[in-house]
Amino acid sequence: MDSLDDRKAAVLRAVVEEYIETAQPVGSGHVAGRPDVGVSPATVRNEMAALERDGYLAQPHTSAGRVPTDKGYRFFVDQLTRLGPLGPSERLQVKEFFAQAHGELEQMLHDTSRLLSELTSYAAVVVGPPAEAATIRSVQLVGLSPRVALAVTVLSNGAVHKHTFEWNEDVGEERLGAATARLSGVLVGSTMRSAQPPPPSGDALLDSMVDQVATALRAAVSEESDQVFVGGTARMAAAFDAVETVRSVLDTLEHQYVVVSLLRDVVDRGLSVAIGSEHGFQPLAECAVIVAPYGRQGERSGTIGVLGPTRMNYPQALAAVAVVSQRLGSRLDEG
Amino acid sequence: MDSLDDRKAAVLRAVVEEYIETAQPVGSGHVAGRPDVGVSPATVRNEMAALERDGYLAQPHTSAGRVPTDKGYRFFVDQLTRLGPLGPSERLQVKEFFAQAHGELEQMLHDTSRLLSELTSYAAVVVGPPAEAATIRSVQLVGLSPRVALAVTVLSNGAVHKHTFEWNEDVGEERLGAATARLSGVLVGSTMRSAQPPPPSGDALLDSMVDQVATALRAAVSEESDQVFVGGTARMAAAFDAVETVRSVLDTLEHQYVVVSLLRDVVDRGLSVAIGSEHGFQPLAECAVIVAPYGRQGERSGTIGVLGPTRMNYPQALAAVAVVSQRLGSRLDEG
DNA sequence: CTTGGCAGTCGGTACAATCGAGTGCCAGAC
DNA sequence: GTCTGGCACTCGATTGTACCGACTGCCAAG
Repeated sequence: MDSLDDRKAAVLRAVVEEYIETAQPVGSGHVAGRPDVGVSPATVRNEMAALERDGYLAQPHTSAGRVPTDKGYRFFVDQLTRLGPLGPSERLQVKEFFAQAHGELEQMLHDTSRLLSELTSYAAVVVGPPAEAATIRSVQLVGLSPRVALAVTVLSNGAVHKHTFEWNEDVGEERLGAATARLSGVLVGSTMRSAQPPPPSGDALLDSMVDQVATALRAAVSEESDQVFVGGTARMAAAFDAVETVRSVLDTLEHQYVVVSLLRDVVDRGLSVAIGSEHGFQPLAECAVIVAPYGRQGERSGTIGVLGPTRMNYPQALAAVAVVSQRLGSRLDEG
Repeated sequence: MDSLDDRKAAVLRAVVEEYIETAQPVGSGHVAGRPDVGVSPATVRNEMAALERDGYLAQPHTSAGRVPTDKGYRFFVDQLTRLGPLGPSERLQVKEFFAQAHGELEQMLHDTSRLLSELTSYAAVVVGPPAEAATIRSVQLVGLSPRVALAVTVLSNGAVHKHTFEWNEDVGEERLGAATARLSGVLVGSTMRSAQPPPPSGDALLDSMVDQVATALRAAVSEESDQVFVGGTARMAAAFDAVETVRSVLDTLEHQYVVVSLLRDVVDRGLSVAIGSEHGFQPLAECAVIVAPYGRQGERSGTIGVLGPTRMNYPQALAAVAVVSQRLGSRLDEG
């Protein structure tokens, strides 16, 4: 099933590589012309017919060349692609990027998405670390108006969460201070998920405030979707020729929640590449995604990915994703 | 110069409206067929020839109909467009949106950009309120590791700023607390711009910490660009037929800084519409932007805008922008 | 000043012929 | 048996031609 004799594999590789480069159906003549396939066009034709029977290739119409199917791409990335190194200029670009990367996590992740899209010429997605894992470093209630306050939570990974609260009566500065103290006592050091309100104090309003905030924090973890940074969407305009495809892909990229769950789904299935129908998401049927987790100290913190047409340059994109995820991880370890 | 006799105006209006609807060059026959132009095609031809001489219309090629120029659109929006009311369904959509809008400012602005893009079928931009105007409500230094701390600043408008700082020696919790106290004393109540460090304390490290943070906050106002939310980029794919145009527009929209300065520039010139070459930004030469400031208590806090092809539906888009900016402003006043 | 008429322009479409890239199959060579 | 050259065939793309139709500009008559 997933094994092909050497010559079939060589033909398939040739078709995929040629098609990735030219975006044109490739015929037996072109394949036979390649140095690594030392046979005549006629023989290639026979092999191609067999590959088509087995579902690796397809023909747009009679008298046209062959085009790889999703299955064909799958075999290509699984069996025919060694994770090549990046080109020298790309390598330099990555190096310089991480050498001068600094500042806030968000800013860096945002810039990373741009880097990745420049390296691959496709759209890139960077998903930030989830909040659940981090512990709370600080909780503070800041009054904005007599009845409105902002709860600012600082997590150990440097992320800051904020939530506004409104009450029906004026709460006063001293109550805010007391609530801050009580919340700090209980929450600092624990994770958002395990946030539990402290025991009652006797002051009903104060207790209700503390309870609201603690509850909201717990809810925030499940509700609040992870931060997502998408870069290089403009490149999708050139990647497909059908306007409708472009529109639907861009539309999908705007719905960050969808993108995140797609990536998560692929990662959970242990894949690093999902091609066309494999991810089962109709609007992106003509797309392939390459994902990789990144993390500090060996554990996963987030995911990066690139999204391109199924005929994307897999070797290059795989290399770029691998390098960036690895460098990003070690960059996070540092500071 | 900017005045046209009634019949020329009617012809121009007809051409613009027809072209907006059909995207096809419009000929004398179509114009003459409209009820508000009671003359024969021949007369219309004469008028159109005059309008072309004066630069309001252009001909893609001989034997084709006429197309409005930027100047033609300009006259149309200035003289021929009354700010009509929104359609009932749009009106309802806006009403429902603001009725259920809640939560964080960022979230609301983000959703507003989506609303505006749905109302107009073009891309929408929402620029958040600038930080300079707001006063500081709270400053807090939170230690993340022995040498790294996060300065969290809460502004009176509910915005939260964060900046990481790293020192060469361990600072310790008590110094962070002292620094927080000193900073709070000086900064709370003032604006970011006027942030000034307090007098020296005698502790060199502490003073340097305080100084760094105060300086950084002052710098943040000028450096940190305003928050921008862009929605409906996918709609640009359908708005232009040239792929290259789509790519360049999307590319521009990804560079938020460029978008913000474009909007700001238009607003500063007192315009509400900039058509094609008027904004002088080459990559968007085929685009028109409609902008409107929104604000609480009468003063400006931010800007909203829509970006579409020069042949956009101006009456509808103008109405949508006007309504949304007004509703958004009053929504901010409430909470 | 308006209008109907008319000659002229020119892009878009429809159609046929042709071209060429590619295929499948088969018979012969190695 | 496997490979290969040859051949007939298919079918999309290109080219050329003719034509149609939607325009315009101009002019002379109302």
